[in-house]
Amino acid sequence: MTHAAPLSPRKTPRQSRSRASYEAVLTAAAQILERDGIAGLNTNAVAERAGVSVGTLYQYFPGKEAIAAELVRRIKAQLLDDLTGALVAAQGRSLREAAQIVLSASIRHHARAPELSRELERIEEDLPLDDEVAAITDKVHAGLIGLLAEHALPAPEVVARDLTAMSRGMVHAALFAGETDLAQIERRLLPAILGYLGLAPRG
Amino acid sequence: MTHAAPLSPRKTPRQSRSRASYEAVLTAAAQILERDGIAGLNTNAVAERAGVSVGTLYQYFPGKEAIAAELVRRIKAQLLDDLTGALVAAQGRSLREAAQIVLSASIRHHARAPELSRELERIEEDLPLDDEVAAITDKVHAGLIGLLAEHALPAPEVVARDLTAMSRGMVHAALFAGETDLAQIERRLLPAILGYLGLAPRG
DNA sequence: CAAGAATGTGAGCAAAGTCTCAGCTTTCAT
DNA sequence: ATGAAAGCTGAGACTTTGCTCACATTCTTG
Repeated sequence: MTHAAPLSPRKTPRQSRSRASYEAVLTAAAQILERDGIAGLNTNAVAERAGVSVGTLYQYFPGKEAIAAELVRRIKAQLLDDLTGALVAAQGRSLREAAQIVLSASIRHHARAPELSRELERIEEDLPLDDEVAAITDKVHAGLIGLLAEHALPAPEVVARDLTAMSRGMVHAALFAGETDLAQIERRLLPAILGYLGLAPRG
Repeated sequence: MTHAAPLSPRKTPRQSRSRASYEAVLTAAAQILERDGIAGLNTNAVAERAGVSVGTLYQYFPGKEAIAAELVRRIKAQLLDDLTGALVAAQGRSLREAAQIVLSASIRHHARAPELSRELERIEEDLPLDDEVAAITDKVHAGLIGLLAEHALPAPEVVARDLTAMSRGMVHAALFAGETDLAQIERRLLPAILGYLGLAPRG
């Protein structure tokens, strides 16, 4: 475990064969992360599962952190995408409606692959985050803050942080416990968010 | 990394010298966990920091998981203690007051050592939990459920899970962001909890 | 199709970590 | 005081993981 390995890929694959190897590595890593968590992630295991030699893996990634970082990058990008749609849809609506729309999108995002997204969030906290990832995270945050500011809420940064943390916690716990009815999770969480925002539950 | 190592200590220290070694190991492990997380926890580092040889460490713990397990056991026991006091104080009060009391105790608990408690919670999720720890966790949970049931809430298990997950998430995020004013965190979180419970924010 | 560029392979060395054991020191009990 | 029990030590055997490199294969291009 030599220290200070870079997080960005070494070389970009040019031919289709190598692009396939690259993707196979990422897919394998995602599966291992989902099954065994970060503890089970090592380059030998990833290469084997990807059906590729370690040498090939190292041609594109300087270490396992770089693989994880790329996965984080991708899921974050997807989150941004999901949320941007919701934020647009929330434009001009009441705060109550807007909250519901954004919450709904957020829950769907996490529900796509609960274990993996949870693990990637943990990794994101530990890993010294990549500039590119930080940029995406900032965009997501900025979108939320913009929505909140639009409704004249004080300290929108704190509110955004509180609400995302609360929601994440509860959604992950519910999914981990085996719940599959997303609408029901939303129905329980929304009143908490409205309560936080100082809005009465109905009307 | 041989598989399936037991989680309970090997031998109980009898003399005061060995009790000191035992505690030194746990203290060192806690410090390392707090600083570097589970990834930085290894038997060599723990022994060195504890000022003890690896041989001694292995006399009392079959592996690093066992050390972590003992730390989890202790913090859980402390949580039970903290919460039991709050639950007693909440007896007979209104649901609103009761929620405030329990929340306050919970926040204080986490604030004692945010990084460590966060890390230990993660470990608890990963580690196949010890029977003794499970028993403590059950007691904590049972206490909360009892309180909720007292106020005739439906599905108290789900409510207990939701509220603890929500609270944990927000409290950790706030502490991680550097907040130190616990009262302020409580002031933000309580309305969310009351909202969840279907209670109006004030009166 | 020849040659260079791109890609792939896996044995194997190095570093990090796990864990034991033979022998030494300290404490207890009588 | 002295034997037995408890405790401590750290070298080193062994395992796991990280990573490179010399060489083989496949692709692209003129």
